[in-house]
Amino acid sequence: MPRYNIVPGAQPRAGGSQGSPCAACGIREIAVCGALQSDELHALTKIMDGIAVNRGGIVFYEGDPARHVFNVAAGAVRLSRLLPDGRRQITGFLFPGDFLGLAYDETYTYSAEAIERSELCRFSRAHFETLLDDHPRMERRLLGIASNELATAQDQMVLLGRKTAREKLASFLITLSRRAERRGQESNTVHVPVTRTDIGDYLGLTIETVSRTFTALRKAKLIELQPDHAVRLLDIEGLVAIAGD
Amino acid sequence: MPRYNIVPGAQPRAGGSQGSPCAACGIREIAVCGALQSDELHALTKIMDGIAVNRGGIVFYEGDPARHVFNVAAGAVRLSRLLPDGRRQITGFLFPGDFLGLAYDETYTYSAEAIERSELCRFSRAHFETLLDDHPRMERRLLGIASNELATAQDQMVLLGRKTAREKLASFLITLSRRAERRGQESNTVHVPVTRTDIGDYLGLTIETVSRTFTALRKAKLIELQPDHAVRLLDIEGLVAIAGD
DNA sequence: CGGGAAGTTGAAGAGCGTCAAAAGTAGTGG
DNA sequence: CCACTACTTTTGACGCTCTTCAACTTCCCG
Repeated sequence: MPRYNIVPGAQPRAGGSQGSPCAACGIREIAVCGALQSDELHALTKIMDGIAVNRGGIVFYEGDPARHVFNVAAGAVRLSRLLPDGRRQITGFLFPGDFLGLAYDETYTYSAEAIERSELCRFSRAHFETLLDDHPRMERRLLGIASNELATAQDQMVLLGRKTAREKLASFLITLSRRAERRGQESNTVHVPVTRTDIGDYLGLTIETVSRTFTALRKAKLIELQPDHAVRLLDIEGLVAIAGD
Repeated sequence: MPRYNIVPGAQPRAGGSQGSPCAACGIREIAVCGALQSDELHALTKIMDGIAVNRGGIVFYEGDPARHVFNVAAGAVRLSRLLPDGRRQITGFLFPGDFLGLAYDETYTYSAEAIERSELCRFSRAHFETLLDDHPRMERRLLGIASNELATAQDQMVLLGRKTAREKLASFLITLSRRAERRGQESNTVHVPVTRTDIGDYLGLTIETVSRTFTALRKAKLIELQPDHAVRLLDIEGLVAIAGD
């Protein structure tokens, strides 16, 4: 399978010209890499290479041999699975610091695509596993990340199985706001780098319902739609109340 | 918070009177414990105790401090989360060999209840983490289990977000059949130790819709409803085709 | 500035939920 | 052993939310 728009060899977030690029990485602390001390970073750098993926580009497809794991350094990535007839479920959106590619099987069970120009740190799985052997703290951290993702996945199951369209959209906006906050960004205005189609496929709705629900929230003065996919949260408490947890 | 129906000190699946009970455990191979060699089992046994939970009994509640991890030895356990107004989403059913209690937070983010009399191996989290420190193979195995659960969670998101009632129920039956097979049981007749309410809360449906859909599958000669919550799968291929993946 | 993609809005319909009642099943005690 | 009770399941009628289909508008990007 061809991979478009991948630019290998790029050094994501390359810092100064000397030393490990990881040393200057602004999101290291919140990523797996934060488990390593500064003087251990060379081990990480040695097995890493940076790739850049343009908007719409594929990182990997569902079914591809799972040869790499990744860390998002910049941009945004969506994970999705397809049903045979083309129905799609987006299982997550990844932002800088997020880890990508945990797979038990020999192949990926989902696809990963860049929804805006993104940079990723790439590690071969084999090398990465060796790294884990030598750095138990890193492995423990990864287990924590996986546990965290499991909790997030359960949140999403509650949302998909038991929430109304209105509740789904409110939850989505609140979650984006909290994640932006955690990355140190402003949380009153969320930047949603995502089309209505993607939101629908993430929340288990059609684009029309997403659009109508946005309108409803706007008319209820809970949000304000701004240019360039930005949404201003006018009444966070109200949204939280609707979201339901 | 009181815990009802827990019988501590019971030795689950106790084998012979000599040596570690784990040595005789029939499901060790498919559980985390399979990562240990026979001569390492004493380390496991030392920090373990067995508990029995009656039908309907609570293993832990959402929000409880996450002090233990568990392994299901016998019976069946359901994991669930509640919305403030009482709507419930079941996030999984666990059977013998399944691991339980991975938590990134200090508290559990979901509840675990026995849906039939069950026996569990219980480990304090602190001791278990020490065990992981000393047995990297075990930690690797746990990472594999977590990855696996993540993939299962994604399956469930596809189901909840994008499948019809008919597809959901067919998927559910097929999954139960495959899991029974993996545990070495017969797979043509699945034993569903679960009420319609639980099935509904797992598939994101009401009990009425579950019931109607069972009837529809029965009339289509795909299944046969038998006494004692058993379901005979008359046409597995047909069910797989409906399930959609 | 033009063309195509993305988003909005409307009308109609389907699938599933809700409410209600009946039928089946299991557990309990005389 | 059977009657009694409580729970689970089934089935029916109706309604609502979300989807579908369609037309129109707005937003981008070259």
